Amino acid sequence: MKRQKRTTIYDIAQKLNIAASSVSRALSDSSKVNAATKALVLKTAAEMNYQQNAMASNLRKGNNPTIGVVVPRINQNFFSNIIAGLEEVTYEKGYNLIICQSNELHAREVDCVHALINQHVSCIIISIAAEAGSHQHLQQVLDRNIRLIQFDRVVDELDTFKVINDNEKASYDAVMHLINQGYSRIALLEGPQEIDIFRQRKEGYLKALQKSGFPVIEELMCENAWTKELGAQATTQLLSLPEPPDAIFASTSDFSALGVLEVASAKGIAVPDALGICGYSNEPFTEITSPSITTIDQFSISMGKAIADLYFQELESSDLNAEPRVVSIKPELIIRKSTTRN
Amino acid sequence: MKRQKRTTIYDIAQKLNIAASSVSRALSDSSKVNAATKALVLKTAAEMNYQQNAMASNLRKGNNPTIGVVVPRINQNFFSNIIAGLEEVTYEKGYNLIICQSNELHAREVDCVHALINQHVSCIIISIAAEAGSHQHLQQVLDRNIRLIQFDRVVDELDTFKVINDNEKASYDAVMHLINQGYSRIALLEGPQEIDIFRQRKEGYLKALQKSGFPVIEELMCENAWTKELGAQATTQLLSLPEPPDAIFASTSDFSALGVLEVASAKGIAVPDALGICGYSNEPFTEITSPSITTIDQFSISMGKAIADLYFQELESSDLNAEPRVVSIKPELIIRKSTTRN
DNA sequence: TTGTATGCGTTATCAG
DNA sequence: CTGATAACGCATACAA
Repeated sequence: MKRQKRTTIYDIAQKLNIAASSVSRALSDSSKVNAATKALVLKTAAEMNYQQNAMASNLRKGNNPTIGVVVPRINQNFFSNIIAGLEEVTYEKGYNLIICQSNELHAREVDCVHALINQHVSCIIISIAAEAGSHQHLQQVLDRNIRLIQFDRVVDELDTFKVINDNEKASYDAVMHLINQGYSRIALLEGPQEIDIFRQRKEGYLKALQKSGFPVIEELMCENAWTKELGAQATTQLLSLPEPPDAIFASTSDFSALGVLEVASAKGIAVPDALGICGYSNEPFTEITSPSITTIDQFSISMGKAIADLYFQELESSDLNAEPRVVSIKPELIIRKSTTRN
Repeated sequence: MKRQKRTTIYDIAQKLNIAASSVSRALSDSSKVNAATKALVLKTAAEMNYQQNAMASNLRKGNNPTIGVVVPRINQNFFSNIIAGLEEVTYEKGYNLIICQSNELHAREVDCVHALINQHVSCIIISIAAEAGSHQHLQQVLDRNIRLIQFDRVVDELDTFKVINDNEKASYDAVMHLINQGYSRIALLEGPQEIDIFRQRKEGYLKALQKSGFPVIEELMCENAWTKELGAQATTQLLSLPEPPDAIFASTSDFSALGVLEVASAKGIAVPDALGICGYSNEPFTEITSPSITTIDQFSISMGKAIADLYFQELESSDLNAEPRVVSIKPELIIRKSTTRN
């Protein structure tokens, strides 16, 4: 298998007996090039199967139209939708997308960020790992004048663009809805409070209770009920209380809510009449459980697009004084049968 | 906002009053470099916050440790799992992953492939778009000596590495299972027959019928029942036949199977007693419908890993005479309630 | 409009 | 072991 050298602009310059720079100009559609020679170059380039070497071009131009993305897990509905949304707009702009996953590990996140810095990407888009750690690596990104956009799980202190959901509002809306449906002992399944989004969701829950004059009951708030299993476990505990809740808001995820539903079904507890259930994320399956699960849609695909738009807008405005902006996307409560009493 | 020049090996060479080439050697951990100077270089490099410019390095070395991936849709369980699996092993090897989605469009797929060729990636991993078209772009990849690995939906004629599921076997197993459960009029929801995987699944269906001495009934085979909606539509038709089927194998996807289930439920048809249902892909939701849906697991994450392994194995063996290999992964039938009569 | 020369940041080759 | 120099492929400032 012979390693066949790829044709360069020199090859085609030689063949045409013109200078390489002319070929370069013709290829880049420069205005200062004869239409005839341009056509000729384009034609022979096609014949010779020429494909530009992006590494050389980008090196020379000193910029790389590539965006690096770091997410905790690629194969999670929310994140894969974000990536799909990003790709949608970066494709239009002719940008490439380099994807890394941190697997929720800090050390790995740092690695990924360094790799992206090496690649001289124009922008890094990141949702930080659950595992805590320093933010040096992110500061390094900023120090090198690489755009940094945080989304969903963000480090507040860092002065960067941020695209987030209004978790507090969404959470507030969900609990108010439960209250309006006549539920009065509403339990909360919370996520790790080191992560801002989970703190915000709890805040929304507390505010809704307060607003409605309901007491905050410690024993109705369960920490770290993140997964389906943990959700189920927490539910078992909650339902065995002397005064069990009549609704459970699984603020962590729909998977957690699913755990709730399964335990309730197993115990023969009627949902939504005896127990209301609300999840978070609008995973596809929430629509098809029985009963279907009320949840919160985060518009993940649009969010991905919004993130990319933010980058390109700022790039094109070239307003160097632009303040780092925070875009808040309002999630929407999707009311389904698991909370609809009639 | 001042554009702060990034430190290069020259900067650190100057500071240390040594040659840039020595810095390069020290950084790349070359054997022919004094331990003392190496340590010194490493130290100052860290101090000066040096990060290598991968574009320059790769250009010079003439290779780019990056793998390009083209999938129809990033945010589809199967594909995002594949990508996660790929990332798992490419990360270990220090490779980057550039992701593109064709959106099932041929023209866009061609675009993506060209972009990847420009990037001088070492390998392109692709699952082709549903929309038919020429395979010139793939041939171009091969012409440039870039490794090409096809997976799942592959172009048979092209002499490349392939990682596929044994769709025929899986399909055969599923139908045999239905027959063993006592179903005797088994309908098939098929996908576009231009795509090999759907042809193979149909083949498995036909073989199972033949093997068991059942007749092939044309009116029980529905074309293009790909989505949930189309699956539902096909089911409505099937169930209104004079002699309706007593089982439906949605070979296209679990979404299609879900459509079947919804129609059956709406019509009050008992699943699995009056109607057996089997899907394809083992989407997460199949576990939680009622009844849960029998389906086929494709081990997508392991498949992603297998694909990457294939590349690196071939790379490391550097056996230039290696025949393009085909790796077939055996999917597994997951038997659930929708086909379990007792 | 076209050609010449130079540099982007590295690494590899050659002397020393 | 180290330093000077060329080259990777392209784009641009400048000269013609």
